Amino acid sequence: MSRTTIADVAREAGVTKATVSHALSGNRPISDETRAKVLAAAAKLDWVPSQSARALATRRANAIAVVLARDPEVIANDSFFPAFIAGVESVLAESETALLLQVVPDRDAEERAYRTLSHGRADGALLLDLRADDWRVPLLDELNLPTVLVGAYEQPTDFSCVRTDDAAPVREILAHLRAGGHERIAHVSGPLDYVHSRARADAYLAEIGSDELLREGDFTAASGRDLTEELLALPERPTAILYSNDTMAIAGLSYARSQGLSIPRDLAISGFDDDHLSAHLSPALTSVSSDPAARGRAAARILREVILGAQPRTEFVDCNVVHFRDSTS
Amino acid sequence: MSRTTIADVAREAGVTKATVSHALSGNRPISDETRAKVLAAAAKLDWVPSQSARALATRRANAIAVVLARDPEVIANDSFFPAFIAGVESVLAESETALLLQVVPDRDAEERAYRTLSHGRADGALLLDLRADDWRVPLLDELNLPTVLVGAYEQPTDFSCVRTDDAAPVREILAHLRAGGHERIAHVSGPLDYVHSRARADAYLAEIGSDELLREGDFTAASGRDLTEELLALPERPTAILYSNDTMAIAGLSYARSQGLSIPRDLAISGFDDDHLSAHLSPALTSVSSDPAARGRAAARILREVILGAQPRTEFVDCNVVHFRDSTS
DNA sequence: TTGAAAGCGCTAACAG
DNA sequence: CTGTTAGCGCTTTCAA
Repeated sequence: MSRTTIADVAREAGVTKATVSHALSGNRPISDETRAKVLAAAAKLDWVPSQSARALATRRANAIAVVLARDPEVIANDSFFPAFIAGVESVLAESETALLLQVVPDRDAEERAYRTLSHGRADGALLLDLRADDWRVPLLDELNLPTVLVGAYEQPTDFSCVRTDDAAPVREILAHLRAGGHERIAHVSGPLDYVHSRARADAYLAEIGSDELLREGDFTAASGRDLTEELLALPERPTAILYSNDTMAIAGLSYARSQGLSIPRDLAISGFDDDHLSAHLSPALTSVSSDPAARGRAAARILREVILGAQPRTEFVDCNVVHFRDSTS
Repeated sequence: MSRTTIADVAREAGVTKATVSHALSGNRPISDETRAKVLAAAAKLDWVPSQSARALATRRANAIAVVLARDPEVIANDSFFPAFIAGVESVLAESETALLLQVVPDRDAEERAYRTLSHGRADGALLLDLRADDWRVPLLDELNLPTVLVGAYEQPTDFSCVRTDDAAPVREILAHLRAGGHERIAHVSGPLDYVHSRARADAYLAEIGSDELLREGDFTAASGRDLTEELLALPERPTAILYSNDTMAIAGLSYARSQGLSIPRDLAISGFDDDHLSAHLSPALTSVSSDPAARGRAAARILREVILGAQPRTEFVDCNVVHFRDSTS
């Protein structure tokens, strides 16, 4: 809010605005003496360059955006997001880049958000919660906004991606369960239009060969409970359930127990995402940790490169680790 | 990134830039006919005003900032933050205001962040994780950046606040425990320079009258475990422990159990913040929910008013609700 | 009700 | 190595 501008600093230092600008940016050779004068003047006047003026002149906002079209309740209960953001920030901090966060209620608002964002608010975007044939991909292409897709996006695309392999941990858990003698293994997935839910469900289907025991949930505790109820009511009920996140798994575990089942004796349960509390449940919950911070760092790094003109590239972050705990022992 | 500017729209509509500007802002009377022409031209050219140009001209960034100086691990395990942000966003969305999030590693970086922010990046800030005599308060005052303090800040201040009463739920839990026959009740607090940790600890001290069983933790699972170990090793060990967050409570619960104690028979445990999984533990964890989304909404609303020139004001959000569950039954 | 013109504070050619 | 001069794309007086 202070009214000191680059002109004041220039006057104080006895040089021109251009010199002040370059003394700070290093965009052209400056004598040590002049630079010292400029820095002294800037310090004396407590001057910080105006970001909005700079943004207008350079056509660069020095900010990147994440737009979330999720229900606030889902955001609040999601263990992926905060860690991911923390990872993103750790990279952005190095380059004075800010993170613009926007939570929107519906698709219209989301589209508007991207349009505004691309006009002087942000230099790039990170796309989360990808869906098959995601409509945002062509939109961002049209807007010409550098973008990194985070997730298991499989359509051919010219965008950069940070990919993970969600199928491997599913196979690993299934193998473990089968080795333990389980034959009827169910899967409670997330919404199947999300690519990560889909990848997990597909891995399940490929191994099990039937969708008889597949149920599509929505990552909320309520859906975990309801679908567990449905599965346990089957004439021949499953002896193990693999959930696509920990929230649903824990809701399912609670329900099963309320019906007098013992975990894991009567029902083995595994989650996904490894919420930080899951290891402390009893029985401790088998789950898959995925180092969201590492994915955030990778995404931010790639986006920064692309903004600076690099070619899009895909990075594979193999961070999924299955933690076998008592709930499947 | 599109190169269409207000000049293109003006030309297309056969008017001047000023008219286009006013047709959209409504800042001066415009004939319906002209407005229609302008809107049509804007739609046809797919024009969105440049935020950076607008920010420079109006000296308003249309963004507010939240700066977090927390360890990424703590952010990832915190249930307050995402819900708070969701609440903030629900208010910002109405006014095309963006949220700028910055995670910084240390105090220097934090101070720099606020200085830059106040120069054309943000119109205001929300202050979280307040400490007694918080150094950021005078800084933001000096920077003249509208600010809302979120928490139980008790120093006299001219800033706006969103306050809660953290003492009441502590008293309520202690009363409940005493009614259940507990006489040696311990408290594992958060860092005592945080005002919310302090408020809880003070309420505990006022009720119990001694700090013999008070231990200062840091909200991490590790500190919950270690301090529980310390308390349980006392010659006359406590029969109940009140933790200042759920993460520490659950780590403590795990440890106590590993020592052969039964919860709540041998040791009653209560947490704070009501993580979404806490109700699903067994035993379910007694905790205090505090509706972070409501506090986010209140903070964003007040900040918006103050940015628009309103006088600072303090709002009391009484949202703390104790959920008594099996861990203290 | 509209037009013309002067900035907002910075960067980036272009000269020197 | 440094100064001059135009803008960046908007908003907002001041006139008409």
